Amino acid sequence: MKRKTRQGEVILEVIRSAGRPLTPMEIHRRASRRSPRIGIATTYRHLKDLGQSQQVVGVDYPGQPHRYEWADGKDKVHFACRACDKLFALEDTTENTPPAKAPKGFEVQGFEVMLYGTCPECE
Amino acid sequence: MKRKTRQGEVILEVIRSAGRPLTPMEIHRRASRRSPRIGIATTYRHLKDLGQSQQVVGVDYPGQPHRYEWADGKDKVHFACRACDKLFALEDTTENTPPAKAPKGFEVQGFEVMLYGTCPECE
DNA sequence: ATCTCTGCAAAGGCTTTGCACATAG
DNA sequence: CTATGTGCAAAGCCTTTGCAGAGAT
Repeated sequence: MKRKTRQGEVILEVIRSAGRPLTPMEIHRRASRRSPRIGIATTYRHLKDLGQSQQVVGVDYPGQPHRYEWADGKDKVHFACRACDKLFALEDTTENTPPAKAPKGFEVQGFEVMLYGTCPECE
Repeated sequence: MKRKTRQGEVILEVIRSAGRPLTPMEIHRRASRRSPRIGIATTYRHLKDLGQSQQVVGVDYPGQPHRYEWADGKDKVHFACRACDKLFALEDTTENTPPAKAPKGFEVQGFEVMLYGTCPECE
């Protein structure tokens, strides 16, 4: 994506302002409000592109659809609610210290933490 | 799955002895050696069932296919190699202490850690 | 004017489901 | 014998791709 287009701007803005990881459908739905005839394929194309340029990262939790969020380098910790299946981005209190050691020979470049349980709304 | 069948036994044994998370295809391929005419649908049916009975857990890493592993309650830490896309189960050195805090109102029931980087073979 | 991006629809890959037969209990 | 489990193929998602036209530079 070398050119600046309305669709690209809208998709980026949707992800950037979401505050939590969104599914492609959620992104597409939100983007549609600001750019009505946008296609789902365009959404996927931008997601792929934004992923490759490190602006967006994927967040997966088993049994749930893929999600994507803005990559500001801070969202390494997430919370998955097992009741409502929502995903939340939590403040990172790990101070960039990998919470586990890898055996010799493994070069650790980064890490992610997923907490799971019940969110305030489902409490 | 209330009945004991050859296929069920084989699938369970494949997962239990794998030592690392496997994709449905890998599981099916390995199971086929011991039970040649086993269908992929049977593999999926057992995976679903074993997941619901907590004997098997899913492990996801963005951009890679879903994987499943034996749930012995110890494999909370994994390593994803970005070069060869393999997933490894690491020894858990977290001592069951969640590596991050959740805000008030979130009830943490468990957690998982994913380290990523380069594995010994791809070093 | 040129080359990229978009929308649409078709194609692909992975997972689930329907159904008749096999098989455990 | 009866109900569950299996294999096969079809159906269902979600995601990617091909193509002609729209749009950015």
